[in-house]
Parts: sequence; C-alpha cells; structure tokens
Amino acid sequence: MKRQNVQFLNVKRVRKSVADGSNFKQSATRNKKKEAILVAAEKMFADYGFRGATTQVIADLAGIPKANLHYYFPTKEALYSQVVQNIFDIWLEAADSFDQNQDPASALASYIDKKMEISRAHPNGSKVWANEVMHGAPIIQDYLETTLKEWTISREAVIQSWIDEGLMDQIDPKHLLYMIWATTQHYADFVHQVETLNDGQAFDDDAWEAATRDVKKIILRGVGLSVGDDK
Amino acid sequence: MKRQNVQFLNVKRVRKSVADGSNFKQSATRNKKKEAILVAAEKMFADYGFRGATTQVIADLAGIPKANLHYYFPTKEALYSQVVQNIFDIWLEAADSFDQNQDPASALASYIDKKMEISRAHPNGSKVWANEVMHGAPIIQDYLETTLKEWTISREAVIQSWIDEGLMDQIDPKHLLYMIWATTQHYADFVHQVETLNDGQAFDDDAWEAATRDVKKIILRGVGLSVGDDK
DNA sequence: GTCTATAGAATGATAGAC
DNA sequence: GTCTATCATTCTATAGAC
Repeated sequence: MKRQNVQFLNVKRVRKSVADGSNFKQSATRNKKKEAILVAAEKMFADYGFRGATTQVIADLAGIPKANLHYYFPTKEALYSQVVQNIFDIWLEAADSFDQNQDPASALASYIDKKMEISRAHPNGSKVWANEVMHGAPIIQDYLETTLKEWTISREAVIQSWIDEGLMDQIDPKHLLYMIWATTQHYADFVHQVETLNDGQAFDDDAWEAATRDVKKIILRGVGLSVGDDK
Repeated sequence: MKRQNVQFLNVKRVRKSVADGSNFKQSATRNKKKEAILVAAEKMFADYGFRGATTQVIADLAGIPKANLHYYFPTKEALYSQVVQNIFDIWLEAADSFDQNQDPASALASYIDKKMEISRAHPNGSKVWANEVMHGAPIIQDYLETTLKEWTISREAVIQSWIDEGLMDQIDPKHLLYMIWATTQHYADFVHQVETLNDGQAFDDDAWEAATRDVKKIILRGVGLSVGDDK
C-alpha cells in the first residue's frame, strides 16, 4: 500500500532515450512500444491514481499482454516513476519562457501562456503530477528539494528585483508563483469540473484563448503591470 | 477497479445525523465512533487515494478492528462517499460569506478569507475533493451538475452585475471564480510542495496571514478593485 | 522478444461466536 | 455491538514454452 523502496531513481532529467532517439542500445520498435505503454499509463494513472490503475488495464489500453508490459517496465513503480518524470521535463520547458524576457510583463505573460498550453496539451500528465504531490511526493520528493527548489529560489529573486526596481507592486514572489501554478494547472487537473460548469462542453480554441487572456489580465494587473493590448 | 454502482446516494446535503445530534435513532457513542472512522478515512483517502487507502489501515488509524468499520460503513464506497460529501458542506459554508457583502471588494475578500481558512483547517478534505474531481467525479458528478452549477451560475451573475455597473474590470466571472478556487485550494492540495519550498517548514500564523493578504491583493487589484489597507 | 498460465500476496467483505 | 477467523476476489509479478 505504501510504495516504499522508491528511491531507485535519483536522476533529475531522465528519459533521453525515449524522448529522442539518442540511445543506440534501444531499437526504434522498443522505444515505440515503451511510448505506447507510457501514454496508456499516463492516462490510467491520471484517471485512477497509482493504486487504482492496474497493470492489466494499462496493458490492455496499450494493446499488449500484461507480461509484455512487465518485460519493458519491471515493476509498476518503475513505470509510474517514468510517467511522473516525463512531466518534469515538460514542466521545465515552460520555465525557459520565463527567462527569455527581461521586462516583468512579458516574462510573466509568456510564462502563463506556456503553462496554459501545457495544461491543454498534457492534462493527464498534470493530473499525475498533482496526484503525486498531493500524496506527499513519495517518488519525486528528491526532485522537489533540488531542481524545483533551485528554480523557485532563482525566480523569486528575479521577481524581487523587479519589485525593488519599482517595476511592479510589493508582494511575496512566492505567492505570485503559486497563483500562476495553481490557476494554470486548474484547467488541466479540474478539467472535469470546468467542463461540467461549461454545460458539459470541452473548451474549444476560443474558450482556451479567453481563459488565458483573463488569467493574464488578472494576474498582471494584480501585481501592477499593464497587459499587452489584445494579445 | 472502476467504482461503478456509485449512484447510491443522490442527496445534496447529507450527514445531519453526524454533524449534530439531531438523529435520535443513533446514540452518541455510535456517532462518536463514526466520526473517528470518518476522520481516519479522510486522512487515508487524502494521502493514498480511494484505492490506495485500505479499510484495514483506516480501521487501524481509527483504533478499531476492520470488521467493526464494516459494521458502521457497509462498504468502502459508502465510507468514501460520506467523506466526500462532508467536504461539500464545508465548502458551502464558504459560499455564504460571498453573499453577506454587497460591494465586490468586501464580498471577494471575505470569500477568499474563508476559503483560505478552510484550506488551513481541512487540508485532507480538500485533497479528497481534488482527487475525486481529478478522477472524473465518479461519486459526486450529480452534485457538480446541480448544486455547484447553480451556485456558480448565480455568482457569475452577481459578478457580471458588478462589471455592468462599472464597479470592476471586464473579465469573464467564471475565470475569476476558478482563480479563487485554484489559488486558495493550492495551499491545501499542494501543501507538501509549499512546505518543501518553505524549507520544509509548515506555514505558521504569519505565513498564512501573508499568503492570504497577497492572494487578496493580487486578485482584487487584478479585477480593478482596491484592497482594504491593512486587512 | 512475446505471451499463457499461474504463483503468491493483499484486500474487501462476512460468518458466526461472544 | 464487538471482533476473530476466513472466504472470495483481485492484483503484481514471474516461470517457462514458443
């Protein structure tokens, strides 16, 4: 029940061999199958949680026998761990957009844009991540304490410098970051609730655009920045 | 695996007999034991999810044999359902604070205050709720479509009227509500991440106050409202 | 590498004594 | 009402044939 023995992976950025074709030791077929399993696993873990998702159903969804799944991923935990770490890499992508802008309004706006895009493109990944953190981060605690912590500290410093320069209002940068994370991820993690309140309809292009615009508008104005007119 | 047959409870506000002592058919001892089980269950469901939490461990935590738990709650699903519905009632409490103020700034500020208090007082309940919604709301779908939907529609109308009167900026009320929900609940659902980034320390009184103040500041200013000076 | 059959362990629920 | 002993089921993981 407890998912002990989870310290079997201490890496920060993994999954090179799956993301690109750089690992010559693994054939293309092998990677293709692993990808199919990972996609199925992400979906099932997102919908049912770690214990709720069974290797049998993941294998069914991936279109292979269960024993074959265990050939590629020795344990359910190893598979889960891989799924969670894949989200990290995607999450880190968004972090970059924060840095490529020097004025606060552009930096925050493009960071929010990117985070909203990820919520739309990878809702299942976002859910798995939320689940993992909500349950005390048994698998990725190490990552929280290192990579995420370092990233957060450095961005807090950037935001603080903007405040010190009088470019934006006085707030604790931490809470601004949490608000951006919480709000953008809400459209992925709570998509079921959002759609129910949207008359059971999934967000279309316009709805996503409107949501992104309003989120940026409220947050940017909320810290004393002006929003780009109709972007 | 799927938690079918979950339509066994179609009520909107339940649990009167547990919350107060109004049900004479149930003794005080009985209610006390049920409460102990519910507290334990909330904790375990929050930490491990529906499938991850076992009736054995819930019983252990409540200090009773497993068979006794099944005497009070015939099935694991019935127990889970009760836990989820308890959160509804708490959540609805906060809704009232929205209505007791007529100007937008006071209404939104006190709603955010209340939601932050709930995140602090009932983090496990918030997590169980988040889990339930993330997994497609198999148990409380009915509630989402009725009570929550009605509440949301009526409050959207209130916010829209404020906008129409020129009291606040033009935004889609829906997204303002989502931002409030997401941000306030983040401090409960992601408390593990928040604490990790807080040097492993739990938020103390000052930290909660600071978080609440910044959340109110950003959101109120974000929609063009001014914030009460040092409240 | 693939897959059937099955071992081995854990879990939800209950029978039945007290 | 309480609790021990146990059943029936389900799940992860693997052995071993192909």
